[in-house]
Amino acid sequence: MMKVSTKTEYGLRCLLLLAKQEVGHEALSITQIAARERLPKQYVQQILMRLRRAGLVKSIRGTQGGFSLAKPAAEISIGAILRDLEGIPFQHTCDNFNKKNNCGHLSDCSIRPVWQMISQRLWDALDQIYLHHLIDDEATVGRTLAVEL
Amino acid sequence: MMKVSTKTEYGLRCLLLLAKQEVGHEALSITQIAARERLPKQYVQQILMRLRRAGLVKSIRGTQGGFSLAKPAAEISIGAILRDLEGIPFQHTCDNFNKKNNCGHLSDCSIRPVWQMISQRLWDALDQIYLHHLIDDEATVGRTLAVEL
DNA sequence: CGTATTGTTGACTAAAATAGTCATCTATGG
DNA sequence: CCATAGATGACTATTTTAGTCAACAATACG
Repeated sequence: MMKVSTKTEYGLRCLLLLAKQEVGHEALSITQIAARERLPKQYVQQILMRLRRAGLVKSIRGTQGGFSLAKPAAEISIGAILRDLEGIPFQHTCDNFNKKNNCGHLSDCSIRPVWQMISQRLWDALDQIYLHHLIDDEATVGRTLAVEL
Repeated sequence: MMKVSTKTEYGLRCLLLLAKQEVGHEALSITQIAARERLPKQYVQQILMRLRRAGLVKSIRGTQGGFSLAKPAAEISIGAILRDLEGIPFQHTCDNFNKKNNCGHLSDCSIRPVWQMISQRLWDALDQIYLHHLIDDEATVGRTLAVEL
């Protein structure tokens, strides 16, 4: 449970790299991004495609093409990124068990509120952190998040 | 990410069943527990063994044997249960990437505080919910958790 | 024009984690 | 002593994750 996949970790790192690019700078190519973050190029490609469909990055084709953020870093929340790359957690727990017909607590399950509660708390927090909060050194970001939330 | 495994879901349900047993009642056998919760018997066994080693339930062997809570339901936190059945989330994210040597942000990673923050929030919440909070109908438990946290 | 460069698509494979089973053993009450 | 129930460890099947491959499409530049 609650293990972050490489897809999310890599995706977040790529987005952060793009966020650190100066405004007006050319887009970064997949090759550049993968090299700078030391990640498998084709996997990065897959992830960026996904982020593009989610409207988080935009791309330009052809020579001199590449990727850049679709919106200012101050408008891209970590919650939005995680919702795209990880999907919604806890949400499906009861549904899955229902489908398999192996839950005897369909109508009244006192465990369900636990998942709902922690899910809500988690997203409340993640939706308040934006990419631009992370454009700083680790210690500073740590302090920012502690204050922010 | 953050998908609850059947191990956790089942384990929690078994514990809740045991918590609902009247004090002084005999222990419930694996067969009884599995039947009541409509779960695979041998899987339930595996889970209960794990919970026993973690000191959350105790067992009696032989005829008339079975399982019961090792402590009062008011002293068993959901956090403790999840730590046993799911392990600690987020914790290993960076470690894993370090081992594979594919993270270029070992010494200074501004993403790390995000995982640390949500991990802490999650456990803070889970450690405040106890098994006895869940011995009620869904609506009531929902209200209890909203007040409690 | 045409070709090198870069993104786009969808299917594919390998490895790891999850979900669950099996066989064999030990203890206890009747 | 035997039926009942827990104890142990290895095993298998399924699903998810992680990552690759091949063929295509657009664009800049000479």
